[in-house]
Amino acid sequence: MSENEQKSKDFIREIIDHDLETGKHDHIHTRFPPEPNGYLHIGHAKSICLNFGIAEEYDGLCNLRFDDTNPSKEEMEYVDSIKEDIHWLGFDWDDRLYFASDYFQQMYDYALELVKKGKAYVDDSSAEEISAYRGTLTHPGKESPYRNRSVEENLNLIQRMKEGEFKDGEKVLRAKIDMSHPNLNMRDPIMYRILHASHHHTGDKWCIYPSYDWAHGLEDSIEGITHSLCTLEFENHRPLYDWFIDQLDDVYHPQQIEFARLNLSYTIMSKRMLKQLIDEGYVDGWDDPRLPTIKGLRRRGFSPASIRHFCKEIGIAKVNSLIDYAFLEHCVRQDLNKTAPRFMGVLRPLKVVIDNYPEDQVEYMEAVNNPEDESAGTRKIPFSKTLYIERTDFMENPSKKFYRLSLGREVRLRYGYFIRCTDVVKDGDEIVEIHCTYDPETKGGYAPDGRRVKATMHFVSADHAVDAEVRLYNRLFTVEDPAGVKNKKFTDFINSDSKETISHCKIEPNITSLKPYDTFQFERNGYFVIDPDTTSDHLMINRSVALRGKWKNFRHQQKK
RNA sequence: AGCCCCGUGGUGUAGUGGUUAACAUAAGAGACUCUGGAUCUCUAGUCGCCGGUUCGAAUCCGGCCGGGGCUGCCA
Repeated sequence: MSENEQKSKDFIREIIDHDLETGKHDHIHTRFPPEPNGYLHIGHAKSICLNFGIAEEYDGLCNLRFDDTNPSKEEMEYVDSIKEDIHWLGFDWDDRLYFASDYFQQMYDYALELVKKGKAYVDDSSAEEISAYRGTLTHPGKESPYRNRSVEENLNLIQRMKEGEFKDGEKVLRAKIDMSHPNLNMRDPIMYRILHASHHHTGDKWCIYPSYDWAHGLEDSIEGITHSLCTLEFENHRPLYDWFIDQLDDVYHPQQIEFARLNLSYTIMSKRMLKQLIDEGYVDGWDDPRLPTIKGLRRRGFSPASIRHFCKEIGIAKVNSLIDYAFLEHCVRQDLNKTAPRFMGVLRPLKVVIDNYPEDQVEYMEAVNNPEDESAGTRKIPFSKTLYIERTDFMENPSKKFYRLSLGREVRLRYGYFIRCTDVVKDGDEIVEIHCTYDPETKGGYAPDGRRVKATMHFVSADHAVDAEVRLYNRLFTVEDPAGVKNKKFTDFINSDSKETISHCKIEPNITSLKPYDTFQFERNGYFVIDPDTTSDHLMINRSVALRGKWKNFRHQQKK
């Protein structure tokens, strides 16, 4: 990867530079703190690239910390999946794998400290009562009748909460701050709730669990995080983050900095909506290639390098933005163009008979594997009397801008011969096959007399072709921001053409050397990847992204 | 309505008081080409509005307008 050293820094890196210059810090330590309640998606990738990326750039460290404070939603399965996805993206946390739940005792001790200082109290109010007392955006809240219990009583109660004397929801521990604070988060926020649930990491050791606001700053503090990076919706929580840490004696105070989360056009990022798409059968699972999940992107054939590059290029800011899906595609093409080996694959085969080519002859033509990378070498491609070309490469009545094959016209078969179409065989309106003649002098695709042809087309020898099922994927939604349309459900905008499956595609035999998740280019068609469901007798291929093409754009415009 | 955050080409990002406001992408045109790919060249397009400070404002100040977030015992 060629890094542009001159690239200007985002506001977070500027803060870090400043903190280093002023001596506030002499090292940098970040963290990626996922909650293990779902699969990672490209929005998380942005955060991962930011946190692990900063650690790399500043010669610092980045922890992986599971923020597992809610046993009712979290599972071990997600822990493993998240670790796998981070590794796949190309990042590593070495021995710094942490769980918030490992700090539960320490957090509890800190909570006792607040109770003793009169800064926290046990509230017997119901959830409904607490909500009613909170007030509204414009009106101050009311103090709970339990707010002024003595320190001794609070101490006694919180200990009994911990011992399991009370049922779920019977009591909570609250910070005593200000019920009329204009920031709702400061109106005596809940620190602990009672949850008699088994935790995937701590088992049944605890029946009270800390809330995010109470826990997160302490987690950062305990790990010595210098810069705690999170998304914009936590901005209003920062005063609380700071308040909790400031109440405690001699506790290290990390700095929380918020940035805008990633929004990508024509898709959705919310865990809830992602789950709904799967549960209701709109897609085939968490790794469906149409999904923006890391597992989906991987199965789509998007490389880790291209995703990292994407995350770097979109930048970090505080404005809510919507990134063009086309930009992601650009990043994928840019990487794959340099790295993907080329193959010939005919998606919609049209049979071609070369009338003047010897009946049983087979020639092996040399083809370059990657014109962008000489070290990729060459391979041999069979050429014979009966071939397949792309149906879209032949037009009986060519339009003025179409310069591929038609009756009487000569084109080049890539790495093969020049051929000229002499006849079209039809069954009703359907073209069954076409007949051509070849020029033996043009072997390899070169004309000794220097004559030019307008088009070069891919082909596959019929007898040597491997059959494959190819899935062509398109955007999942028909509108840029499906989740943001008023009075409509996001599912109203599902693109019914998001997946097109084509059977009996004809592929050059060399394709069998590839394994699942290997990416490659079908020349003139796009970038593809071997699907993991491929078996020895059933090759399945997914299209990652089509090649850019003026012809496709032209046709598209004509349709409109 | 209260508090907080944010407004730079279509999209995204830079620009931090001083040339013709930059880069990427998308769009259009052309060159080249054994991928209608890649590469190269060119074109069009931007500082939300109004005032103020200043010799000079995208940048500093005020007001307005617009967008987003916040009323879970979720994170």
